[in-house]
Amino acid sequence: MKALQRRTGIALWRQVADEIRQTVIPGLAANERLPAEAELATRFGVNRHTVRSAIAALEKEGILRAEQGRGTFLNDRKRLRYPIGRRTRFSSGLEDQARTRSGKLLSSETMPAPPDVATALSLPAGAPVIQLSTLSAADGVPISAATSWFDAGRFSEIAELYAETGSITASLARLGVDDYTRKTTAVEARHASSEDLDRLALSPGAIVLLTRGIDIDSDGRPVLYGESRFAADRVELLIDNRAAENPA
Amino acid sequence: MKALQRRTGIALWRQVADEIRQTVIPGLAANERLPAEAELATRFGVNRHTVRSAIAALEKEGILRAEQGRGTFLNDRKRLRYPIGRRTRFSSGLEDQARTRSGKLLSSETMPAPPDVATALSLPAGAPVIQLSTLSAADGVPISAATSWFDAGRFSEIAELYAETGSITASLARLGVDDYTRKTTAVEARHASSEDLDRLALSPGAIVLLTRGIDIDSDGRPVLYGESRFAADRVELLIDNRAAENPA
DNA sequence: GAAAATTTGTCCGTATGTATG
DNA sequence: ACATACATACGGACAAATTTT
Repeated sequence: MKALQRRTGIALWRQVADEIRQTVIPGLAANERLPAEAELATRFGVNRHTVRSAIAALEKEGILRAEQGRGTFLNDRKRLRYPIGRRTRFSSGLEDQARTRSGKLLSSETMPAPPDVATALSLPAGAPVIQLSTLSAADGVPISAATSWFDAGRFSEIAELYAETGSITASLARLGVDDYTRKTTAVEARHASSEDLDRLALSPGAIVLLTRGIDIDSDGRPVLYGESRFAADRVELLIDNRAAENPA
Repeated sequence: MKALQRRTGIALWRQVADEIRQTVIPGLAANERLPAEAELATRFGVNRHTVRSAIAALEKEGILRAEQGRGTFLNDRKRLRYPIGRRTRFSSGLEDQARTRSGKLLSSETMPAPPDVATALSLPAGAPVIQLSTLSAADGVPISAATSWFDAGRFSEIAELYAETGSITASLARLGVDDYTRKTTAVEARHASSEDLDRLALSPGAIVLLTRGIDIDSDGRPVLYGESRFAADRVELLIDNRAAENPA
């Protein structure tokens, strides 16, 4: 165990909280007791007060629960498994993991396509595209904030349809796209921006998984280019490679 | 723009640094000048000294460079694109992005299989497995720290072979596995543990992309189960879904 | 070339947050 | 709850280097 570091802009109590999340909790069953504060303090080489701050933070996040005289216990919560494959859709794939799923339209805008969007959608640079900002939630908990771009010529009514249905799949179906599949997906991880903190109800320092992908219709024409930002502590991305080949 | 938050255990200067990384830098070309410190301070609603701390940190990471009287400039660096597909291997897929790739054996150990490893490898619980801890680097920069498990009965010499070749693919080839493919990959993102900080030479608060995957041979038998931890600021994972289907 | 404006670098002091015992 | 030390954040003033007028 390497010593925790000081003067890094991350308070020690927060580093301890992250360490508890990653090295203590994985070894515990739900509702099992954590080692005593004093023991954790020794293990991490910090003062007991610092461990208490860390536990208080994890309690506020709903991960732990401290009971006077008894100890601190692990609450039962698990990450959503979000499948990424050819048929990546928010609505399906989570049915068995959450009672309710919702999609909310935050904003929409028609604009000239930025270079990367134009490339992804095979449109000439500056062609009009519709940008949709959406927020997806499962059981009322925000899961991902997405920005999607569509060819404005082909899908002019997409914003109204999404606002009505809360589903990309349903909106596209009404516009004559009965099926679409994912071509490629790129995954990155970064610290949440202040906008992420706001939309996904995260606390500073939180992590977002950022995916960028292109969906194509059955003719191979690009339908949408999208970037999604997932709350990393609420999901894992499950990638099925059973029949995928690497690009050359 | 939401206001940055205080008393969260994440120093303001660090939040500003993350905000610069995500909202200022993406709009800049290489070697382009950033807005002046005073302007950034106004934009983020903090003191100029706080912006200076943030810039100092990004400078130490090699991302920015400040010049007295002239301004602060963006250095030219980009993320490695790491392909994940059926033929996921460290050695190939990065040839055109890094001059040298290396794999180092950190430790190896024979142990009874933990439950999840036994399941992944289709072995009875507690069957002997070999655990390999390895570190992969590109151009001398650590990229990922991996832990892999192998059936000890079938691959007893894997540790010695890896130490010699620095490559899983090469080691397996010598043990009669001429080809293997990735079955599934799960991706998560978390804060770097103190072990990650040490192995990947990261600073606290850094992010790791964690992938867990199973590789199978041409007969469909599991060959290895592995967990890799990537330095998130050095790579993006590129997933090809061209022929993948989602699990039911 | 000289003066003004701009931008980063350094120093002072003070208040609050973090970490220890 | 108390006391102590260090890190963080703010505000202001001025110096040093560079570009613009």
